[in-house]
Amino acid sequence: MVTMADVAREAGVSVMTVSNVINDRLPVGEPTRARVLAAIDALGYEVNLTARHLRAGRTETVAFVVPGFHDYFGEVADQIAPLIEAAGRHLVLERTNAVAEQELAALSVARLRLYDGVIVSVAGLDTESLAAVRTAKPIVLLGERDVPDRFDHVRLANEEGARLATAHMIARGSRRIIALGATHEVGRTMATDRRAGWERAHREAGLDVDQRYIVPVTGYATRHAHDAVLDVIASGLPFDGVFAVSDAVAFGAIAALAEAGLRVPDDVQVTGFDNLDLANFVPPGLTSIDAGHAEVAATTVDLLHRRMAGWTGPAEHVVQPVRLVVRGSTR
Amino acid sequence: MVTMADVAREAGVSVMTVSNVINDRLPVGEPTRARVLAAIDALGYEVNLTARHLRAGRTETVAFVVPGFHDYFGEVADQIAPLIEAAGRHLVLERTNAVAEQELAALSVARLRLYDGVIVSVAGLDTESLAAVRTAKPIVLLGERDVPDRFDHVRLANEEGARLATAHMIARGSRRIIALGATHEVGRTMATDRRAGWERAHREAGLDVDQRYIVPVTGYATRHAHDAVLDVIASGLPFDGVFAVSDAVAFGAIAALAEAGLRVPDDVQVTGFDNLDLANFVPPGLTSIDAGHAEVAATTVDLLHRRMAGWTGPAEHVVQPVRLVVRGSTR
DNA sequence: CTGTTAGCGCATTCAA
DNA sequence: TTGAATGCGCTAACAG
Repeated sequence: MVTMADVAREAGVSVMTVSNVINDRLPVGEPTRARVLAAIDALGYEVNLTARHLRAGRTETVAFVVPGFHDYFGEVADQIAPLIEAAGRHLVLERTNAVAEQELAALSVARLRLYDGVIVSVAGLDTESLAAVRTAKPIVLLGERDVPDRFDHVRLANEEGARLATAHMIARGSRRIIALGATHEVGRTMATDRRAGWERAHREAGLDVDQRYIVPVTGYATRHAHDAVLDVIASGLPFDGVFAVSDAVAFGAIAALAEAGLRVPDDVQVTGFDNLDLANFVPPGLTSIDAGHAEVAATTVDLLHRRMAGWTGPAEHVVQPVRLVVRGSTR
Repeated sequence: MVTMADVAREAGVSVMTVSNVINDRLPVGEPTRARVLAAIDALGYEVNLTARHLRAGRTETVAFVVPGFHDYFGEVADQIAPLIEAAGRHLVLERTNAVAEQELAALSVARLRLYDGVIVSVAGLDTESLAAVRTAKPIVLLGERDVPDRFDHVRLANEEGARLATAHMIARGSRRIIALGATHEVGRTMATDRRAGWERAHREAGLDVDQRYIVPVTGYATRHAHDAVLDVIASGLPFDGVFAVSDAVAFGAIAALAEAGLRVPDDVQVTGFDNLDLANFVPPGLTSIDAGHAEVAATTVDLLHRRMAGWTGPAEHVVQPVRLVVRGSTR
């Protein structure tokens, strides 16, 4: 392990001069600089980032803490990465598996200290646990749960999106619309907010809200969505629309409908939420609510950068507007 | 920033005693331990991981360096994460955007030192650049490019997979099969290996290999695959099968075929490669080559763990076997 | 322009 | 069982 001291010895200078050459801090005489660079090259020296971090108190690294690496969060992360890099920092992803303890661990003082800033996509933690997090580290929360006021937070217009999608299917003739992936539970989560929008669309259209049409999906997994729709079909409950709380859930519905011989959108209209890239390509094209990944990423990173720059104003709670993108799965 | 020294002062003991309590290293008397724990609690002390890393020379962290966070790599990462965590370490993801310079930077001595081990999915680096990487850090390469012998490496049976998929479509009656996402280039990459399998299936069936049926796809993106297939249709080149080099590419083909009014599999059979979760759910179900994510992850992590445990034997080059998973997109 | 001193927070080594 | 000294590798502040 070659250190600065080795380089200094090789170049016949002091350690500080090596440091100054590497960091362009204080001016260094040209011949000295050349000797140092030659020594660095000869020894293959590279800085020890851990030591630099300890000394500097900064890591020039931002963490994005996600429930899982794939699907939605992977797409968002790919949007966030270039924005972080544009500011000269690194982005790393950590995974919590949507487990509250792991999310809490990621927000521990110890782990936070490894980063200059953290973006957390909260999936498992409730407001009280979050409120107990004590740190001055710049943090921005991203996600659909309620969070304590003092955190910067970016969420989507969940209820409005669900209302848009559902109203669109009602306008196009659907009358019995399943809320796939929604929940009977109370509280404020992605699933409750989107159920509320589904309900509101019904009320605004003067239609009854039938609780039997709320069909939960374990873990919002495509496979479970698929199975749930087949179960509904088998149960005989009549339906002519599916409002899926996410595109991944919608894909499961589309597959199940195809297997059951039901045509989309002629027999059953389907809408999703997230507007994943694949929504364009899964036949007949998935009508979806566009959450504007790029805008969400930009808003989130802006808030974080502001905090990292020392901004101490009150926390912001941004609700990202959404829009309906109509494709072949609705009429 | 509360440090061990603060805790020591509060508890009226030395810094070393605090360290011993925290790390369970040397035995500490029960009353002393209680005082220390009380002080830790009172002050809200948490260890400074950066300092620990510098002192210990280990970080208990493994990095998985990927071209991008979404799709295939996100799915693989989700498989790798629990295996790393089972060994008591953290996994973090870093992204290179498939750019050679960024991959090289990720393999620099400086960045490597932040981790106890690194898994790299090489996309942009050629063999020579990799050969120049000088480090004793445990590294396992994951991916379809050729790599220098001295690196542990896990790759898929690309040619065999492509041969299986193509031969399957030939056996089911296809005679003009597009190699979508393949390349005319030479060298050894994912695209050339899979093209070779496509060619071999033709030769083994006594069919001509027509170079016009090699259709590259920019960045293996679904959108570009979609556009490329529409271009082929517009060109009038007749075809009755599509061997897509990845599932993402295959999804683009399926969408394009649907738009053009061609039926899958009746008019055109389609196969993919990767067997993504969604291959089950994109109607009519995508026949694909199963790369065994879980097995690939297990193999890769095994190699890495062995290196991290100090194994210094010769590098292993594992070719992960593949199998054909038949679904509705082929007859 | 270059070198010396000091210390970031922790844990290994040795002494008490 | 506990404490003191020491240094991991680097850089801020100051001295020369």
